[in-house]
Amino acid sequence: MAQTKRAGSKKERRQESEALILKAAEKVFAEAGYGGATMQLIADLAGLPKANLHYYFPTKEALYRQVVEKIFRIWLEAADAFDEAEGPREGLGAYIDAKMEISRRHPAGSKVWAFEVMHRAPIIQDYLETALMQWTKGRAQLIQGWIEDGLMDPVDPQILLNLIWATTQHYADFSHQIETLNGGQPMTDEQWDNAKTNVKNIILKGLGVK
Amino acid sequence: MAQTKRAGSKKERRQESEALILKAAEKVFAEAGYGGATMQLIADLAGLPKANLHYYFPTKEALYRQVVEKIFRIWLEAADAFDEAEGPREGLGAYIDAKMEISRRHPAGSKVWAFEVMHRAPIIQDYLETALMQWTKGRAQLIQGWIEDGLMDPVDPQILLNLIWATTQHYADFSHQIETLNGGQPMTDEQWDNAKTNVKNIILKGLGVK
DNA sequence: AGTATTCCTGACCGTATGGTCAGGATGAGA
DNA sequence: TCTCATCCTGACCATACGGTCAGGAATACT
Repeated sequence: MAQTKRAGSKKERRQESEALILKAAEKVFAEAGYGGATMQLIADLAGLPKANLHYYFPTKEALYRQVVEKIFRIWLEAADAFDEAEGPREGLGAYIDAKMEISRRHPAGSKVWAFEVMHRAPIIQDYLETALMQWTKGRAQLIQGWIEDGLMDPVDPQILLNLIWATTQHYADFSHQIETLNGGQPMTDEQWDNAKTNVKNIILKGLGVK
Repeated sequence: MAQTKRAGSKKERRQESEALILKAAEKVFAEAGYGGATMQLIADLAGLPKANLHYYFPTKEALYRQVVEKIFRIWLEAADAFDEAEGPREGLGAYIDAKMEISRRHPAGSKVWAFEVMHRAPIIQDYLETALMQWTKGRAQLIQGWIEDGLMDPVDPQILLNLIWATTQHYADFSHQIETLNGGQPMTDEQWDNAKTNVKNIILKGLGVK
């Protein structure tokens, strides 16, 4: 027998294990916060002994950091929607769509991000000050340009970004409240589409987008 | 000497101590989450020995519950803005103002609420299912009435409420991110007014409010 | 086949946490 | 003034947590 007992080489299994742990950690951190999460809970959810986590991730904080960094990457990737646009209707619309889709597919990640920021960002403060700041300044200029071209009403770009972030992330961060008010049922596909459309319409119309 | 050494009677001092502890607890729970908060931290911030906290509040959970209930009361009080209104411009406008003001004055409380909901509301799930549900249904009908009267565009009322909640609470829950992007400075009074006005204008215009 | 390297884990440890309690201090009531 | 209930706290637990480590198992390399 040339290769391994279980599927994959050692390197592959390492990646698999790390991904498994990260996924479990994301969920536990999202549900309990950093302080409330325990390595034992994460280990149980991942189906591994606790000591194994410490083999791949030396400390709880190192594991948490990787979880947060993963979210941040996804968060920024939604920016692509902005770049390829010619005007506010296309650009903002696509960005709202992308962010709603993130809330739908990565609710746990969004919650971890929210936790982190509420904690005054002890782990990723440097990201806020560099990557996020830079990204935000760039998009603010883009929006300012649209305003000056008369493509939308004059609005403080930062306030607009806050509004979009808040609204889209709310569907992930407060999913439990939304579910409760929805009769205890998770949102259906139609409800997601409906929310997406409504949110987009309200914001774009509210901005006087041409 | 007829009365006490320190100001106030015993009952008054009890109320003062409880208020002091609740205030400290709100801040610590907001900054660290339930799991990350410790009774010692709360005691230190309140300037009392830890054992004293347990005299007034038997357990950490009991203390937390009171903090959350306090927030919920403030949260619902903003509803008054809705009631006294004749139309959507006045009603929604006043509600947005009231909620922005809560975010400004009770940022810690808002964060605790967010934590609690993200934790799937282990403590106040019953409030969500009764008080919040009832309140929401009432306001949704009100909004539906405005729509039927042609005072605003047809929009799913629940989605509108989500949008308002998200946007206004964002300024409390993500205050650290906002501050960082604001050059590390807290929002000035003018910035608050500006945000309030912009948010209101975008939403009301987006709803096609007459 | 033989050896080096990586992977894995049960058992263990020091610390910090929520909570308890005995007993003293303080104020209220008669 | 005397008595009683309330208030307050230092010292003390039991538990649970993050993290360690010795040593065995599996795999890769030559």
